[in-house]
This record gives sequence, C-alpha cells and structure tokens, in this order.
Amino acid sequence: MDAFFASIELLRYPQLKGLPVVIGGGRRKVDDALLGGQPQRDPRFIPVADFPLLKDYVGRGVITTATYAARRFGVGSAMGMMKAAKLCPQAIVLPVDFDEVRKYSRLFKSTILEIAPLMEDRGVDEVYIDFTDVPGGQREGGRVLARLIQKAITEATGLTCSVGVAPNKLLAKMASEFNKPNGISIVDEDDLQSKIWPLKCRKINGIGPKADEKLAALGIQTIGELAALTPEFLIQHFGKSTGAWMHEVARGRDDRPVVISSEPVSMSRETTFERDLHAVRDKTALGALFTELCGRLADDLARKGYAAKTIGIKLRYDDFKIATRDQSLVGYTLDAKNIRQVAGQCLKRVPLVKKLRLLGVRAATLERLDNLTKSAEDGIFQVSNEALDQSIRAREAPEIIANEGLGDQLF
DNA sequence: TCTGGGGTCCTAGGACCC
DNA sequence: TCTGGGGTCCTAGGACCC
Repeated sequence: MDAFFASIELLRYPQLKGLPVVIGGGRRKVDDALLGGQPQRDPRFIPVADFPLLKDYVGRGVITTATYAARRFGVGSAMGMMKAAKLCPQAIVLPVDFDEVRKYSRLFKSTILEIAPLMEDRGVDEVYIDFTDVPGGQREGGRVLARLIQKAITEATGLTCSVGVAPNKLLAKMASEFNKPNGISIVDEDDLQSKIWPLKCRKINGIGPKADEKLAALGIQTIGELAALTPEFLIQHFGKSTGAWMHEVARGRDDRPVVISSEPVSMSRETTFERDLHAVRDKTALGALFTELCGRLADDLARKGYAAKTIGIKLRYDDFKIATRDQSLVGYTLDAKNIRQVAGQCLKRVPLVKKLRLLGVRAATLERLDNLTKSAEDGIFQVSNEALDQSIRAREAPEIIANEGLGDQLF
C-alpha cells in the first residue's frame, strides 16, 4: 500500500492532500484534542491552519509514514521527529490511528482474497500473492490481474497500492518499489541484468545496514557486483548460510513459497518512557508501568487465544544498549499476575545501574488455548498456579546481581 | 530534545539425555 | 590421560523487516 498510514489520514482530512504530512509520534502525542474528541466538527472542514505542525512537536517519537510531499524534504520512515522537524518544520503531524489502520488493512486484504486466494500476510500494509493458478493470471505477464487487484482495492478503500509481478517473492518485492505510487512493474529472469544488477545491495530484502556496510567495505555496492563474487568468497566473509544465500539472491533466485497461514511465535508489549527512568529513583513509576505492560500482554494472549511457556523482559538503557532475560516455565500461562511475577524474576537478573529508556515484556513458546485443555491425555496441560509457583521458586537465587539486591528491593 | 513498537529468524554455548 | 556423536531445550544477543 502506498504511504499507507498517511493515505488513511488523507481520506479523513482531504484538505491536506498535496501538503507535507507526517504520521507518527511517541507517547507525547501532538495536541489532537482539536482533531479527535470533537465529533460535532466535520473533519473535512477543519481549516488547514488548525492542524499541528512538526516544528511544535515535543517528544521521542519516530515517523511511521510521510506523504510524498513531505518526502521531498528528505523526511522518511523511522526518522526521529526532532530531526524531521529540522528538515520540514512546516509539515503537518498526525498521530497513528491504529484502529483505523487495522480496519483498512483487513479491507484491502479481504479484497485481494476475493480475487486471489493464495495470499501471504507481511504486515499491515504488504502481502505476497501467488497467482500462478488464478484464471487469467498469466495474461500480459500478469499485468491484467495486477490492474484488476489495484482497481478493486481502490474501489474498496479509496487507497492506492503498487504491485510488483515476478517469478518469485524476492524479485516481486523489488519490482513493487519500481513504480510507486499506484504503479505496476513486471520483472522476469531476462530483466536481471538490466533492472536488478544496477541496484544497490541494500535493495535486497534481507540485506540491512550491517551487511551493506560489510559489503561496502569489500568494495561491493551493487547487486551486479555481488553476483560477480564466488560463493566461496561470500561464505568466507558472511558464513555458510548467509554467504550461500547472497550468492543465490544476487542471481534473482528464491524458492520460498507463499505462506498463506502461520502461527505466532511470540507476543510482546514495550514502551519508551517520556524521559529516562532510574531503577531506584523512579521505582514507583517503573513498577506501575511494568504491571501495566504485563496486563496488556495478558489481554493480548487472551484475546488471541494463546498461552506462553516462556516469559521475558527487554530493557533499553539510556545508551541504547539492549538487555533481555527470559525464563521458561513448567507449563503455560496467560495470567497477568503470573506473567508479572516471572517477568519480575527476570528483572532481578539484569543490571539496573544505568538509567532506562525502555521496558518491555514478552511471551514466547506459545500454544493455542484449544491445545491446552485440562486433560493431560495429549501430554499438554495448563499448569496450575501452584505448579507455576514451584517452578518460579526453584529458579530463585539469580546468578548475577551486579547491583546487589537492587532488583529485590524493587520487584 | 537524536533514534517507536511489534514481530521473525539465526547463532552459539551450555545443560542434559541416549 | 583421553575423552563419540547425536539430539533437544534453554538462554542471550543481534540482524532485519513492516
């Protein structure tokens, strides 16, 4: 979907069309009292001058999406708001409306499914579609069906999307970037040298900042240059798995299937504080936030029908270093109090000297509640709170307390 | 006043088991 | 006085993606 979060807001506030708008923000939201909470005011007629500007934004948020007008100023996804404000102070800033995003996400996906049933979900605004066997899917190399899908999505949502058509997911993903917004791009094996090899390695889905930096240090900038390297050389520098993979993708080869359904692996809740917190000085606030996160995680598990065998925590310190700890239980839980208790044990094992910027709680090794019926016949069971307590007690006396006893005082 | 939140997958060492 | 070869599970960290 093109500039998904921003485009959704433009449906609500069409008067902002063509203007630089950024969506995002952290805990300290823009003053949206003006925009939300006033149902009597028709959003379409709120004067542009009444919208909050990026230059007035205060807080730690990042940009989720920028309209194409804002992108011209160098503003883009994942950029800190403060940095963006310097580049484009006059941009209008709006918070993410997650309910609305979910609504449109479901809408465009169900529209696709009516046309092509083999769809892989890749997040709120992206999917892979296998239309090998969709009737008419091969006409004009796929262009006819791509157009049909675009049209159906726009009719259903008022939003545009860009489609890449290719023999595999790797190339389709790259192709989808070629003609944004509202574009279609068709790439096949014959286009490898002309369309793929001139691209930067970073355009490969799976090569991020670290791998790109390493490649650059080896003098490799483009996918064509990557393709010229031997598998032995790549394996020597990137390891057996990554090296062999790089050799394949540089040739446009990818045999991953389109996966139409999958089970979640983990669920988590985390929050970045408005200001860095100290474990001792801010222990009341921290404790309350911690309990709140555990409660929200428990709600998520219950709503989606899962229990977890592993509970973990995540901290980000003021220097941006991350620490994680986790603990597996004898059984499965989705109880907020259990989660809070186990997560509290994890917290005792991590140094709490530096100030904290972020705190998170994670549930992993998930099992569907349907598979956890009380009967032990299938060998899986919902553990009782008593058994869970035992499991927790058996693991007390944490190995490292760099800050002797501090965790105990706190949690 | 730089730098969100929710995910997946991989690696690597150690425990433990057969 | 030298010490297998699987396998699984647990834990911590890190790269990457949307």
